[in-house]
Amino acid sequence: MEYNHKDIESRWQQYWKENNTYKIDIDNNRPKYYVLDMFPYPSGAGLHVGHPLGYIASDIFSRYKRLQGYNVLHPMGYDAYGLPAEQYAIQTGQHPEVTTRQNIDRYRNQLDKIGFCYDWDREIKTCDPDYYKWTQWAFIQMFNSYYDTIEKKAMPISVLIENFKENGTEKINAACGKELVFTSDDWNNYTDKEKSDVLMNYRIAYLGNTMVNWCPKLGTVLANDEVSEGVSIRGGYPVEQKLMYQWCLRVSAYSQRLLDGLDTIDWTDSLKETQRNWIGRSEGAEMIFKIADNDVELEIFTTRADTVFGVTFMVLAPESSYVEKVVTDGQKKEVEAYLDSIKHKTERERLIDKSVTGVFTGAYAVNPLTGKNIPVWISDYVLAGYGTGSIMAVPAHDSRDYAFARHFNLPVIPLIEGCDVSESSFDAKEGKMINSQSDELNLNGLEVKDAIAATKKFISKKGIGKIKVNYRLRDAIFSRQRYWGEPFPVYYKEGIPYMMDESKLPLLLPEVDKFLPTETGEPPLGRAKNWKTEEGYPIELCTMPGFAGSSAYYLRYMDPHNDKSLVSKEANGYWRNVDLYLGGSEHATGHLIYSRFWNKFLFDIGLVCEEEPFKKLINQGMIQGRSNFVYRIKDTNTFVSLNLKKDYDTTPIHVDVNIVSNDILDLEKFRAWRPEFKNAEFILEEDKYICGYAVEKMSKSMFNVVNPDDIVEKYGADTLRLYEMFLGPLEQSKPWDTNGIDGVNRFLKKLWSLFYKGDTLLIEESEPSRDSLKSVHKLIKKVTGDIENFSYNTSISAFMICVNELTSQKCHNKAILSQLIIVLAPFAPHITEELWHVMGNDTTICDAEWPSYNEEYLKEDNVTYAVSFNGKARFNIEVPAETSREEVEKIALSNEATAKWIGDKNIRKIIVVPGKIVNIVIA
RNA sequence: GCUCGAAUGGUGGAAUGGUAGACACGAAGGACUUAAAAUCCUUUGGCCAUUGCGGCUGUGCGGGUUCAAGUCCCGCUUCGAGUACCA
Repeated sequence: MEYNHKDIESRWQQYWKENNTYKIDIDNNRPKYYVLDMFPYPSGAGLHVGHPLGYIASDIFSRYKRLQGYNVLHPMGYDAYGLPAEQYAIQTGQHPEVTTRQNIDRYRNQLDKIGFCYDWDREIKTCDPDYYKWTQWAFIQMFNSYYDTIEKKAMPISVLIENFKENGTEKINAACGKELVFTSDDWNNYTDKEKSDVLMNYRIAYLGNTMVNWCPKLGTVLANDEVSEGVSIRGGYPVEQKLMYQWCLRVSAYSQRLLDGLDTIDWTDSLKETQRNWIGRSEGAEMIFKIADNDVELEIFTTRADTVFGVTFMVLAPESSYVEKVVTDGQKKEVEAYLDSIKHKTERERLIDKSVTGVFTGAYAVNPLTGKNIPVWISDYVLAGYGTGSIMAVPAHDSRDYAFARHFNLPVIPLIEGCDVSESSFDAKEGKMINSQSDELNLNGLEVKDAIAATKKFISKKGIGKIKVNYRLRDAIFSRQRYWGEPFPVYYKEGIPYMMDESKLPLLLPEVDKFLPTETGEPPLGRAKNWKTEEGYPIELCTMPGFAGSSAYYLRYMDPHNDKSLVSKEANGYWRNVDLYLGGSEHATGHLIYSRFWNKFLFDIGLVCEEEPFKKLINQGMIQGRSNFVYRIKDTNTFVSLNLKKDYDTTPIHVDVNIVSNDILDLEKFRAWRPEFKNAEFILEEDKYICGYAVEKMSKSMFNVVNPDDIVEKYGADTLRLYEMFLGPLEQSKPWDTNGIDGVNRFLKKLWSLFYKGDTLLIEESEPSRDSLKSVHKLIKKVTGDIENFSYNTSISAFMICVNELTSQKCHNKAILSQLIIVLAPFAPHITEELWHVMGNDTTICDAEWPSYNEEYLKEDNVTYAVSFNGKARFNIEVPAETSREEVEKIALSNEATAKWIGDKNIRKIIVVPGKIVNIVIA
């Protein structure tokens, strides 16, 4: 029998399905292992060859762990809510649910062909009411909670309300939007609306007035991680800033815990670093600057408390609430003109235009250390959203302040010995302080680090400031003015939002006639008929963002059919959290932050037993496209081969990679490819047309998309799986080039021919030879180590070497070949399953046991030493394995070649590294 | 600007500080075949020698540590990723 991948693969895929081979359940007798892929958004384009890379890697690991005796949870599902389906619905009128279902079916079809060991009984879709019920449920819990900064955890909002009744805001330690002060009497006299508004300042899910990224083209707000360089990531439309009343999640309350948690998990350093930067902890001081002739106090945040003596002016953000408090009548007109000019600039224009602008308020502040009056300015280089929205400017030691000072001719006072501030500021935090002395504080001569500490101590004692930690991490905006998302379980009574009763969940997404906003500018849900509670109260019109459904999905896989709880105590207690999570690094500051936040919240309310959701995380690299080009001579229909194009004036044109082989163009297929090339003429080199190539993103417009279905059809799923892993290290980005695939396909054919010659089965059961034992144990050792390190590419090399060795040994021994295919099974499940049964086994190969290797078989009789002179190896000597160092040294010196290399020079030293090298150091 | 990562043949890529280029693709030559496909064998970093089995050189650049550096340290160059008026 020849190796027939089509027959083998379809037969075993059918078998696994019919026999529920990969269905798993809680088993307290076996240790658990949870392997998870980031679930895909089912786009209309289907999978290309880059998508399965991570799925294959995790599938290999799952199968390996299963062979080692673990009870492996390895599920798959779909992140089914999202903008593309809705955009498509707006254009075509097709319900997003219909297109989403079609896309999911297509994905499933493509995935099934690759032979994954998913337990499909646990499949989840975020748009499924049985699933989003629990997304809505979690939102209600967040609404009913606040974050206690002493307990450092989420607590019931009722605890806070009790406190307000008794003590007002005294003794309150709660994360909040702004510091409120009121007494218990105040609280008890508040109206319901006022109470609701106050509580919004503390709830973890709250309604707030926030500056949002508004995308007019998409008609919705976007989270910071959905925007890049002033345009939306999906669609690339311009984004502007707008103040809106929106649902938000108080993610910022968890900043420190999100930071601390990073030290407890096994992620790559670069990913942790990205999250640390995103959280952006900075230690500094908050300080008060009084305004002269006015009782306004400006609060500022700085990390450079040491530089107060160099503060020569203050700057307010244009949106700062201080602005109207300090502006003098004389400057009012100018300030208004400036604020107006800023308002007309979009965020994008503000980002691109880095020219220095600003206006003087007319007011002066008093430097608390020098007592001097300094002018207060307004400029858009100060951000309202960070710190207090106002800064003390130290032009000598901050480049932005420096640029501003030079532009408006404000004084610059250097504070560090020997620094030159004539051309630019000196931003480094090093050197000795100068010019920093008052009656009460002297920093002169101190190192910057010590000066910061000394100043902090001084201002705290004097009561003009305090030590403060700031985080860059913002609260997540949770409202989207869109249709295709989870509805909020919220209704409004007299302008006050209320949560629906949990027994009413899920709140189903209603039907609408169109997927566009209403004429009055309401979100699409404004079109839904009877979008009211039974009592007739209106329901929230926004839906939740994409990250809502993906934040806790990994928990649902543990217990996907539970209708009493998101996850049962029992299931969560057994599966706990994800042992290995695989996905792209593009989720570093989105999903992976929100998911950690969401999980910590669920941990706080006692639903889950682990604080971190993903113990180990691997980012698989991107598969890039490898595009091919032809070169058309300008204004002709003649194409010139790559190496001759320098003689002509040519335009490069992308050509479909599927009609190019090893960069040689198939001329007939090219002429048939598109009508305009029907009469194309070619200038060839050596009778061939050589195409140019470039590595680019894999996309339709570059004609470099390779479909996994085509590869499976031609070579089989096992070949595809092996080749994807053979391309290079898992975490590295690399271009897809189908040309190398014959190598791994040949390997499988060679493996097959160890079992079959024609129709004859070659397997025999004699005593295995020493050589074959050595080959296969070497393999087991290598592959076991490689899988643990995700070095799948080198494992596959090891398989090739082993099969070549066994072939030349003419080894058809059953025991040896059994071990070989068990080790290969995670990589190539179909062919190994077939061969496993050919050898007479009744069970499936994934119930076999991962073999251990025996060092005895790996020992060599003889060891080769490289003899080197001053580190440069010259020749080899072979000695019995147990030869002592002294003996090896003696043998090396007595070799006739040694004398030639030493000549008349003296030997200074001889170094013998066991099993490796004899280095003779000569003068 | 800041942070992180990378740089090795024609290509993808191997190398616990110990003979650089494993494995694979491609290419060249050969065997089998009427022929092709498939399969198998040989060669394949560069330069020189190739009637001699050898020599020189070589991991982005410049230094350093070491008996020994692709690997460790210092300083650059280039590319990639992330992030950015974050005070």
